[in-house]
Amino acid sequence: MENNDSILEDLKVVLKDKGMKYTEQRAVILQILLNLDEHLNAEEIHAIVKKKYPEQNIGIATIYRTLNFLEDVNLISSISFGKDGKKYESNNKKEHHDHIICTSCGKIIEFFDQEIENRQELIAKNNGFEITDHTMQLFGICKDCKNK
Amino acid sequence: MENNDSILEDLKVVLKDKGMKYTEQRAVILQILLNLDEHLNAEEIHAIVKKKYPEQNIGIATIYRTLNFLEDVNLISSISFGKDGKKYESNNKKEHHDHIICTSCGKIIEFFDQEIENRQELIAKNNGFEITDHTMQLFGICKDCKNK
DNA sequence: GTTGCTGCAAACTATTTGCATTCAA
DNA sequence: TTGAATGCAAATAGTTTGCAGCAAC
Repeated sequence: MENNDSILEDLKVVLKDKGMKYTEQRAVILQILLNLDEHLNAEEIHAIVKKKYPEQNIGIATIYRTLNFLEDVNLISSISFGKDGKKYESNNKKEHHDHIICTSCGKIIEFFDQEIENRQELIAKNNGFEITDHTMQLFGICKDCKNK
Repeated sequence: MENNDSILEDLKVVLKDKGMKYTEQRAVILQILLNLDEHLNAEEIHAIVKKKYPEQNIGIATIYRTLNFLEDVNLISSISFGKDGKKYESNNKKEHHDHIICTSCGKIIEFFDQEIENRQELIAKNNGFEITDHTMQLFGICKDCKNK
C-alpha cells in the first residue's frame, strides 16, 4: 500500500505531462491492479470497482479508456489468450516476467529467465530488429490438475 | 503443391476418424493456408476464397468453424496480437517456430531457437508444469521501418 | 435416406465512440 | 471558466449460433 503512493505520484506526473487530468477513476483503477496480485480483465476490474468502491459509479467505457491509457504509458501491461479478452497487471515494483498458464484451471505462474532474455535480444538483432517488448506464454497442465 | 496432397489426405483421415465429412470448403480453406506462406486472419481468408474460388460461395461462419476445427486437430495454428484478431498459418512441413513482429509495418519473421526451447522445458518442469504448447512473440521495429 | 455441413441472418462478446453533462485545474 | 473526462447508450469488430436447405456417405 505504501508503495502505491509513489506509483500514484507517477500517474499524476504522467497526466500533468500530457495535459490530462488526475481523476478518482484513474486512481481507483490503477490501485486495484496494484493491490490485487492477479491478472484481471476489464469486466473483472469493473466488478471490483462496483464492489469495493460502490460510491464510485464507473462506466465500463472508462475502464477500457483508462486501461488503454495506463498501458500506453507503461504503468500496466496486458496479456491476451483464450477467451475473455486481455488481462492486465500492474508494472509495479516487479521486473519484467513471462507466464506459464494452466490450460485446465487457468492458473498463471510468473517467471523470469535471463538466459532466454539474452537469446531473444540476440535473435532480434540478427534479424535486424530493435526489440521494444515481448511476450512469452507457456501453456500446459499444472501439477494439481495432472493429479486429478 | 504436391505436398498439399498428403496433407489433404491427413484431413480426410481426421475427418473420417471423427465421423465428419470431407467437403470442398474445408479443403479450400486448408489449401489457402498451405499455399500462401502468410499469417492470415479469418476475414483475409474469406476474401481470398472469394477471389480465387469465385464459384465457391463460402460464408464467413464456415471460415470460422473450419479454422477452429483445423486448429483443434493441429493442422493449422494461430497467433493473436494487436487488433484484427487471430492469424492462422498451416502446420505444414514446417517445424515449430516463434515470431518477431514489427509494430510499425506488421511484418512477421519466423525463427526457432533450440536453446530457448530447452530453457522453456526446464522452467516449466521446475514449476510442476507439463508443457503442451507455447507462444513467444518479440515486438519491435524492423530495419526498413527504422530507416524511415 | 440419414446425418452432418453450409449459408444466411441473428446473436453475442469484447471493445470503442458520440455526445451531453460533470469535474479538475 | 473551460477543456478534458465521465457515464450512458449506441455503434463496431470479431466471432459464434440457430435453423432450413443441401450435400456427403
